[in-house]
Amino acid sequence: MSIQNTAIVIDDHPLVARGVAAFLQSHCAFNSVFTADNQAQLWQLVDINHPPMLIVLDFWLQSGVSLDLLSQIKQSLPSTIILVVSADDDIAVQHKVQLAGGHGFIHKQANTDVFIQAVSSLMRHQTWFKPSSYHHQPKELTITAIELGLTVRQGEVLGMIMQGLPNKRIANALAVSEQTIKEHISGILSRMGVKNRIEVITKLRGKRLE
Amino acid sequence: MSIQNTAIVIDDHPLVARGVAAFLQSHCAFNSVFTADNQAQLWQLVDINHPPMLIVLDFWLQSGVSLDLLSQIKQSLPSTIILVVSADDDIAVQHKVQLAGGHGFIHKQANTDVFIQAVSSLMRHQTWFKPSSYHHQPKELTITAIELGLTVRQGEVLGMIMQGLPNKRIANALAVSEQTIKEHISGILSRMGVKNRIEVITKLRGKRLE
DNA sequence: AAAAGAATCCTACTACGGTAGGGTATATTG
DNA sequence: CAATATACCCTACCGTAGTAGGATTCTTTT
Repeated sequence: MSIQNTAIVIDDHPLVARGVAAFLQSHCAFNSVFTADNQAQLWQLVDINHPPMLIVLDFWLQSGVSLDLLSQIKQSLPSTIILVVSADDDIAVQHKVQLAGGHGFIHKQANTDVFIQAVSSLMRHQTWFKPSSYHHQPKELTITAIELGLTVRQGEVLGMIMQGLPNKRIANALAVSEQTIKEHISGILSRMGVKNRIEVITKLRGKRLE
Repeated sequence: MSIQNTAIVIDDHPLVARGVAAFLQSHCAFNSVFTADNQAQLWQLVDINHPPMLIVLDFWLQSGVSLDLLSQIKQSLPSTIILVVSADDDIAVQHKVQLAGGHGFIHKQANTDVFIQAVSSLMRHQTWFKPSSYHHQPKELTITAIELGLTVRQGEVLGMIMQGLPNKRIANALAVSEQTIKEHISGILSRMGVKNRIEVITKLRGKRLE
């Protein structure tokens, strides 16, 4: 028994939460929208008010807690619609959300009108899982060469670049000429939109390949 | 000649930008707040409207573009107040912002009332730089230039190397000749026992410099 | 069968990174 | 005072990285 036109936004960035809440009220015809920074606040809100129609859940990866929370919400508030918002636009994340029982998934990079569309779809009890319509700049900890639009060979070379190996050693390891490596690298650079291997390394800092 | 009560929010997440904008209007007494996803949109806005009273700038690190943009804004719109918002709670970032001429710095994790305080301080032409009141986990993943046996200047250069900047830009940023940078780098390399900057970057992978 | 893509090779060229070997100025320290 | 360290400047040199414009083979797609 959820109350129409009530929503809760949960995000560990209070400012963002408040912002999204304001947006929901002004553009998506929600009467009352509450915000929560963490799980405790969420359950508190649910206790004192009634179960909301919609929960907008920020998928924050660092603790990996989001999927657990999602399951808990599914169990405690079976009639509440759950929209997951993520800064990561990895398809894998979206898939996990879908498996865990989320009703919709949207990127933070998405346009506001996409957001409005998603919410209105959800309100009609439809789901919202789009195949990553936005510029594909995956930010998860692991990344595959294919996701970057690279060939298999380029992927191998990229791995060695990220290990800091110079062309000569890469060529040696793959038993081809140094020039061939250079050409693979040229392909990688133009595909990734950078100028040199150093930009590749810094761009992929903190990520692991394949 | 900035117009009172006008602000621009620039953030590469449109939803967040709109959210913050809505928040500024409802809680900080701004009449009109515009949003921009990128630099081009910002300059476009500035062209067709008048210079804003306040710019809220998201500090997105990946391209290291923010500090450049900050400088450009300082130059083009000297009377506009600049508040930088960052997801990183690194003191070094805050310091850089201060050096680059920002008027205030605040974490995305900060509470909304802190945000309101910051904005109202800035509107009174005071600055807002707090010593990271938030959970400051001093990781062992951070490393200082002194620990590496480097001089202060070498430390600065190392920081820029780790950001992936080429010598020319480092020289420009520090206002010295490119050759001087090369010599600092030679010092860094021999001290760290590596052959080139790429080995430096991969050797310090996962660590952060202070 | 023809076209397209991927991997391999080549030469030649440019630009950047780094070393070597000079020099000057300043501040700190023995 | 002399010595040391740091930061800054210069020219010259060399090696690596990356681009450009060729070419060959093989596989996959049309």
